[in-house]
Amino acid sequence: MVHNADMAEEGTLNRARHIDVRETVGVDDSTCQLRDILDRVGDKWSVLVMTLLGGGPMRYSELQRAIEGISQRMLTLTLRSLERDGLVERNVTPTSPPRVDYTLTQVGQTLSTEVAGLMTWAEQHRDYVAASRLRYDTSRPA
Amino acid sequence: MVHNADMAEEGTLNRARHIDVRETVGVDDSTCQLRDILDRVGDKWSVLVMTLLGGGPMRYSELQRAIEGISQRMLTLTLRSLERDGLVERNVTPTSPPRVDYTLTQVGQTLSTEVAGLMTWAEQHRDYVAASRLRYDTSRPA
DNA sequence: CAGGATCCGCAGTGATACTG
DNA sequence: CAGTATCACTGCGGATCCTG
Repeated sequence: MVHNADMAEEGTLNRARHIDVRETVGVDDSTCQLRDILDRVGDKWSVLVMTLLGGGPMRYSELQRAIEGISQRMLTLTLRSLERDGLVERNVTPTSPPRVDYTLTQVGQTLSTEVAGLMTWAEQHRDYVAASRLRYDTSRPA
Repeated sequence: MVHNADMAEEGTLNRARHIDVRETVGVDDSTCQLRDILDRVGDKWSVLVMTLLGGGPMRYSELQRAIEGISQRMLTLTLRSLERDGLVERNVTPTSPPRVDYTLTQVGQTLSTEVAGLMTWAEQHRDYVAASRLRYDTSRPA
């Protein structure tokens, strides 16, 4: 499997992943689009960033402090990726030192809303899932 | 960082991940539960399996043929993980050779419904996202 | 302040072979 | 048929150092 040999970059976060998407079909074609946004939503920081930006624009350093645990690398990568998808907007105020604000776009807000539904689901079923796991784990040898 | 040294297994798919969840807070506490289900939904096959099972019970081999591209390993791992979370149910008919059917549980169906919302979102905004990416990619050197 | 560049470990995934 | 066991890869994400 070749995996597209001419991509020198690494850690690109959704930029050139799933080149072999056609392999994963087998149900219907809309599955591919789903994968795209599931990857978006499933990565470690995107949802967190979007949720924070839902409360209004924030600066790079504000986000970094607010999240507390994210590396500069991942914050940058996440923001770039979100910007690329048109979910957040990047605004530079060319002062010195420069000031950069990030905002949720309209479309970004709609996705954020959708994710909120998942959050609600998680709250409503957390006990059930926890109980299920406990039962499953305890009823096995090792 | 210790990473819980006493777990010998590998490829456990959500069994012992995120031991250090407390580090990732910084927003609110409900973020952790969200991560849990985002991981569930974000992995490569779970949603696909659940969607298929939404159409009724299926046998192991049926799933394998339907998905076409999944390895036995990942199908088993995915099913086990879903079963552990109480999202699918496993029913064995002890004939010879054995017959195993998988079904979505009630709770599994509710999650499936929730994910369908994301699918709708994806369809509605696929063009927008595609256009955004194109614009972003073409307006950069390399 | 807001990043870019590099190095690297490890989890998630695939391929293959074997079994009750 | 419905898995289990092993081996190998790769790319996400963290840590660290450097810059306009």
